[in-house]
Amino acid sequence: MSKNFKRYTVTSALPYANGPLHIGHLAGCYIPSDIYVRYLRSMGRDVAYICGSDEHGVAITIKARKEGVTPQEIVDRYHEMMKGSFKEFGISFDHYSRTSAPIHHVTASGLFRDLYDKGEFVEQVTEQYFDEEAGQFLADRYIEGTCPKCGNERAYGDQCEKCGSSLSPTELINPKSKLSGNTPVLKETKHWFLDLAKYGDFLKQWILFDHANDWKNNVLGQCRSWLEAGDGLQARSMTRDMDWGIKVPVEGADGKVLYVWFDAPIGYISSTKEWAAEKGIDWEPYWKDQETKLVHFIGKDNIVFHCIIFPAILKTHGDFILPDNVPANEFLNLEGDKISTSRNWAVWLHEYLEEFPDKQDVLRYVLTANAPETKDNDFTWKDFQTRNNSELVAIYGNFVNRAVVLTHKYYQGVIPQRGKLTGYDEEVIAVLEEFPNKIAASIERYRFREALSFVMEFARLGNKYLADTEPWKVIKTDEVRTATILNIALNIAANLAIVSEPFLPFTAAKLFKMFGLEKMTWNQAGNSQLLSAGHTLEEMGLLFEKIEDETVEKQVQKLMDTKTQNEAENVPVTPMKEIISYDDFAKLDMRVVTVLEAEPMPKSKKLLKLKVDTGLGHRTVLSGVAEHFDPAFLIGKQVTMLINLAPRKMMGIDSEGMILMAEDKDGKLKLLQPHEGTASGSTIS
RNA sequence: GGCGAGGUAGCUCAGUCGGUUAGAGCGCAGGAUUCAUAACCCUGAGGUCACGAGUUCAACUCUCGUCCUCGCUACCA
Repeated sequence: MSKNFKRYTVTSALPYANGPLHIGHLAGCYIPSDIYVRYLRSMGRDVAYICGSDEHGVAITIKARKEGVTPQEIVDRYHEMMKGSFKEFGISFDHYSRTSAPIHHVTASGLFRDLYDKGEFVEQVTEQYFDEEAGQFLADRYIEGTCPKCGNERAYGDQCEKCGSSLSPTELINPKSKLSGNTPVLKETKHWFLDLAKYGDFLKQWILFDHANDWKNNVLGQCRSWLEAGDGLQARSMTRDMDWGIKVPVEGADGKVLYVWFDAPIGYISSTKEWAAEKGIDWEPYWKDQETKLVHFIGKDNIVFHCIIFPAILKTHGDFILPDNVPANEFLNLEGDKISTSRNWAVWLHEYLEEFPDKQDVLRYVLTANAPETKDNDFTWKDFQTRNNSELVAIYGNFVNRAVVLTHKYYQGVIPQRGKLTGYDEEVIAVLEEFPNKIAASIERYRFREALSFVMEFARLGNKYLADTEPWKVIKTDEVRTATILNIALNIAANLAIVSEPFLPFTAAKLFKMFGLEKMTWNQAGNSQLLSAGHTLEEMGLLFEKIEDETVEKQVQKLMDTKTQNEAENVPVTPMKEIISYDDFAKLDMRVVTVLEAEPMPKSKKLLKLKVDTGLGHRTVLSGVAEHFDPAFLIGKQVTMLINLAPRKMMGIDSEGMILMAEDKDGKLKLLQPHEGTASGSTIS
């Protein structure tokens, strides 16, 4: 079933260049891909491990404006920073490029042009907001206005961050351009859409049928939800009105750039080209030869782009191979909460490197052992400490240390000669010979946490061997036997170095150095006579050291401080709205009303259906408070209501007014009630 | 509500095609040991496999329903 491939192209999602990297990035796709690639290289396979910074898109231009610098300055800053962090953590890309590179612009626009010439795009004219003063169309994020749903005055064109609803710019009340502050006007603009529905049948066959057994469940599930959605795949615009990005290479497309999700995956190809050119080899086999295995490592948020859109583009072009697998991980949480760049809820790689110098392998270990392979997982500092202390230190480090210390004690650090083997030795060696295959099989199936647990099991075997053979006792009576025991123990350690190299490259390098071995390859693993007797072990300190309570408590405290700070900063008491006249105020008819009935709205998570007595009669009001109040609690309560708001239909029912609520900083709603019983219909002024 | 992913030991998680007594690590208890970073090694306790039906000689596994968690999505007048 598993085909023999001539070469491998392995990609990791291009990180977006608008902030530093955190542990979620590493756990999501960089560590898994690095393990996979290091293993392949160790097997002697031909691999191109490709990545780069994703530098286009609106978010970057907004950040640039906020800081008063150019987008290029932003991406330059984070590109260097991310590249540096990857290097320090031993993420061994063959090439790390960036989407602002000229070769990428050429490649991406060439691909667009190719699809254009084939007539794959559907041209469509739509109305979009345009800022006349700035002379440009406004991306959704560049339009601010009042949210039609919650009244928040700072809602964006695509989303209101206050109530979380997703919007389209034309829904905003009183829209303002973020560029000039002016009211934008609607203007027609042309865009090029990729009609994904056209590829539906092919994608279904390829993903849901051909790969039903080798792709991960979570990936297949996501794809299924797109492919089998009731209304099928929707056409997606592959262009945007913006000036930051790759110019649309078509006449009449001035001021338009490629959609960031069109250009980003193509970055893998451009990066490969750049790499091949530097090496003086041909890039094409890595993307066009059927005997190349293409694997995309990503996080679950990227599934649709890598499994649906990008393959559709590649397939249409015709020359390219499609991914053999897209092993997407789920998300990593931090101490129970979602990792968030904007809320500073993260463990930043550049900070970790400073605070835990020379402990890259510890983080690599923890993030692999607890990787979100099948579901979201939680990173906690407590777990970090436990895994370091009772696994890396107590099992792995301790075993190596025992073997080395004994060798120094009895043989002045010289690897002793192996003598006659006992039956037990042979049993242990037989197990040793099995391990590399076991670990390899798990890696090939993208089950890295399982693979890593086999590595630890192997280290345990070493500890058990020493415990069972007791060289510290045997030395008193049988020096030859002791030599054999230590020779085998050291060979176990050398094998351990090989099989742990993909996971713990820094540790493996230290071991190779101690043993005076060139970097060993996977094919040599499973051999119990890797080491030549007579070689003197080089000095090597402890591989891992204990992490004290105090250290992790400090990290937890740091997060707690962030939380407190976030809360303090998030209390931005909503700024005062513009001054209005008494007449404006007098238009509002607010009353005290009594809730007569309350029941949950079927098929809705947030809405309650209320019947209230307004004094002028009974009204039905839908209120978005189902998550805050129990219906029974509301019945009989007197509350405040705006009764002359135009009715609005929601879920098929007219809501005739609006119940007023106070909302505190954590978003909790409170009723506004008269302090004593008041007649229904009493006015408020 | 729709779609997707999950719910297995105190904790973090495996469990492949339905097949004996449901596994691992950590934690806990006991034992053994002193080469080793109070580390290793051995033994043990612990489970209504979320719940309820169904299919089957046989269900953690397949089907249906219910509940809960997470993600995307819709509804806060």
